[in-house]
Amino acid sequence: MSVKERKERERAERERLIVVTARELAEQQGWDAVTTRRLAERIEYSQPVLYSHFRGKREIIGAVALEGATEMAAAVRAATSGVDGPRERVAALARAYLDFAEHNPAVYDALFQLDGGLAYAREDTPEPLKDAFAALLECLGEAAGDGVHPGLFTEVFWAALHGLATLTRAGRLLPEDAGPRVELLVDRLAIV
Amino acid sequence: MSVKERKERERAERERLIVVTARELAEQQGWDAVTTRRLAERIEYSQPVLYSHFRGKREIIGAVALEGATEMAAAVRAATSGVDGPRERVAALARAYLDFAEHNPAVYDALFQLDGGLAYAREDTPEPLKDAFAALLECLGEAAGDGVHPGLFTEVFWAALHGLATLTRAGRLLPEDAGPRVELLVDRLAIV
DNA sequence: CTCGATTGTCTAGCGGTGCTAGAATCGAGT
DNA sequence: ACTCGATTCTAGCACCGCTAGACAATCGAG
Repeated sequence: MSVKERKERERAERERLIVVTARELAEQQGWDAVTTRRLAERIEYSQPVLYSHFRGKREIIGAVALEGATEMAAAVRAATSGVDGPRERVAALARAYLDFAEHNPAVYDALFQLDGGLAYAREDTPEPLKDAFAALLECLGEAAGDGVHPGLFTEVFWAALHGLATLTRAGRLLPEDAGPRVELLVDRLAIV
Repeated sequence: MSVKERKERERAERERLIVVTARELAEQQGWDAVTTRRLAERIEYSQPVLYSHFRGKREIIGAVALEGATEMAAAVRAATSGVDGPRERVAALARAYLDFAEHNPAVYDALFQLDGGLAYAREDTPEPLKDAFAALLECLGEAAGDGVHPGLFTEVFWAALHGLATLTRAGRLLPEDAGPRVELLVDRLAIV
């Protein structure tokens, strides 16, 4: 049996290698540069090997997205856990979210811009995605204000952060005023 | 001279045809389906003709974006002009913006998601883009509140709308609660 | 009215893409 | 040592954005 186990282990390792390499390449040169040929060359296998792990490029993006969701959830929780006062917690969350988007643009795109073939906002949504939203909800729920559904408030706050993140990165907003924008957003949206 | 003029006119007409056809095709089947071959076939010319009008696909996207910016500015102004009360004006603007994004997804992508080779938020930004932002500013400026720069407020409000529009269309937010989300956003962000 | 130059458009093709059929190779179990 | 199934590769498909060079149509000068 141990032969079979070894093979399975090696196979899992190679799958990790694919995802890690795809992410690396995407962060270095953008998702457009992540072609099946380049990716295959980097992992030192031929193209068809990729298709024995994933249905296609889309699923590879999806795998990077799931990895990113877990990290983002952790980053948000880490940034908010030790902060005193709900207002400052919300501000810390906002900064952590935008930091994540800025420093992991490819992962952020995989999560929220590209089609990774994942189900969102549904019953069968993968656990990491649900948990990422839960991480936002944990902190933002307490700033929703009376009579406002925490989930709804979280969605709106999240959308605002997403808008700031994407418009800034796409050159539609200048990065200079990023700080004041976040302050304004937190001051107005969060009820503390 | 009239021969030359006729030629110039015909050339301009063909350029319009390219832009209109590209937009049509993008709205029908998405930007991925707008290939130079398909576009050329639809306008009943060969591929290279496209390159005598535009440097490449990117510039065609840019042309659609400029057209969209003008329309969006008009839509926003039309939706807000006859509305009484600043709060309701802002709400009308928000609804008009999201309506535009929903009903012209390809144009919206050309404007704010794709690379059309246009300069944003700069001195040499094309006039239609400046004017679209100006249309938002005209209405949102009066809801910025004391001591808050109208431009900054407009950017934040715009980013929030952009987040709602894109996350909804990408399936990350369910469209059911779109109404309450907008209400919440307006109530919290706008000071009236 | 003819003829060279200019302009405009086309055909054909380059190197790239995601993806796959079928050949070739490897290795585990007899 | 050999067989046979699993694994991996080579080679290829149809498509992409884009362009060089051939060809046809038009214009202006003689």
